[in-house]
Amino acid sequence: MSASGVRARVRAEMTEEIKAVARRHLATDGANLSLRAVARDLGMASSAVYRYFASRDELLTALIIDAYNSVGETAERAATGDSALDRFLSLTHAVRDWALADPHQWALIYGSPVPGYEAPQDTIGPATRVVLLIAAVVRDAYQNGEIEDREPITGRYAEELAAVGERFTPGAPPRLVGAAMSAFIHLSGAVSAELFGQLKNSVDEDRRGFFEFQMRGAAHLIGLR
Amino acid sequence: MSASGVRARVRAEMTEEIKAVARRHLATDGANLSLRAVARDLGMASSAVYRYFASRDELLTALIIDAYNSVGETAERAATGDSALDRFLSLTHAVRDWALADPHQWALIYGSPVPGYEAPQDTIGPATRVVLLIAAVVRDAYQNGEIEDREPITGRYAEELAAVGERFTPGAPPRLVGAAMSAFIHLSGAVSAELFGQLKNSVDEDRRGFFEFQMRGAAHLIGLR
DNA sequence: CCACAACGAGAGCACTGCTCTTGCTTTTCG
DNA sequence: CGAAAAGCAAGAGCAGTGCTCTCGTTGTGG
Repeated sequence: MSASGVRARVRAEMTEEIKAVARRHLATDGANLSLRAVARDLGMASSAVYRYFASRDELLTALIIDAYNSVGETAERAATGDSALDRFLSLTHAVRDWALADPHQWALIYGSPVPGYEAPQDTIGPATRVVLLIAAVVRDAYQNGEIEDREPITGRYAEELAAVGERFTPGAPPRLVGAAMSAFIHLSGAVSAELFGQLKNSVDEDRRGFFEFQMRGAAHLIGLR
Repeated sequence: MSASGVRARVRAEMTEEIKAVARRHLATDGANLSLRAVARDLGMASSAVYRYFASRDELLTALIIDAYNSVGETAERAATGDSALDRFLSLTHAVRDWALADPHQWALIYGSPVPGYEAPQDTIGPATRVVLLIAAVVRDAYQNGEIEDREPITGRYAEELAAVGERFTPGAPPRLVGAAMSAFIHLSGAVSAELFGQLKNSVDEDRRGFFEFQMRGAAHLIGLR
């Protein structure tokens, strides 16, 4: 009957419920969560789950997309402050806090890919939200004269960065696009290093301070002041 | 009979053989390699493998230690050059090349930890080889006057870094210890980003050039010139 | 030489992802 | 309105997994 469709709505709710339970399992079991266990938690047969997700990988893909969007929105909400530097630091701290609150979700999106899993096209859009946000902050700062002059970059990758900048952040010179990407990479590297235990026995007390030290370094490379 | 022990030698050989086959499986299946499949490849019952490794995790741990040592030795061999900057760039490129040659091995040590797997103590030593190498390069450069003066860092993490430096790289000020760690984190982040697909559709042609751009930035933050 | 420890193989348990078949319910359409 | 079609849940089943236990065999140190 209705254009919306009762069944369609029930299906959407069920899909969300499965994802919610799966996310709960993710927090304890990591990426090797069991589809059967999720089904058990929902009181349904494991085969029934396959009506909603064609495979375990597809379920993971859905969780990945949600996680990308979640961290992206968190970062966007946090990107406030008087200066571009403040906005940059604030958003990077928000990303770190998000990751600390749910390490497995971070590992799912920025950790090693699940073996035999190839990220489908649906994920690349949400995956770029954080880096695009950084690029936007940098471009705005550039247009407001908040960025120090530097000598432009050269090389083939400079052309690639110019093309990328043209597409996603028009108005920013290639050096800034590169610096923004580099800052994002440093950000993800810093969070991963902390979460995956690389800092153990080195920085155990003031990890937040050390993280900020690194992000200030990244900001300095961009030329933010 | 012999003090060395025939059986002990055979056991050591068998252990190496299992690791070799497991490494081969790692290259195709990633971290979820099957112990049974490894046993099949060796023509032995899966239960027999348990005479050599108490669990799959223990096998993975052995592979992890070997991988850490492998990338560490590769970096050490490559840390040559007239200037400290050359040595730094050379060793970071060596790490990247090592990772590109065997992405799964990189993922095993620097990717998300295998769920439910806690890194045993045996791994922390080998795990620090690369960062210690960077720290050594930086300290030598410092003592040779190859590093620009900067204002020292402050905060609680500065004390932690001072303690770490005292233990592992005596003679280097905390700021340099922090910068070295930061550079290592940027290094691992850059390699992971490239390997885990974060650069897709952005930098596809000259990834080596982009990597070097980033490492030059990291070197700049250290103060290398 | 012989008791003992190390070893390999096989069966078995509980679990996994996934498929297929069997019924039931809801929707759709002639 | 009623029949055909489509969506759905459940169960059995397959091939695979990590791991344990038992049972012969074989090499080794006292």
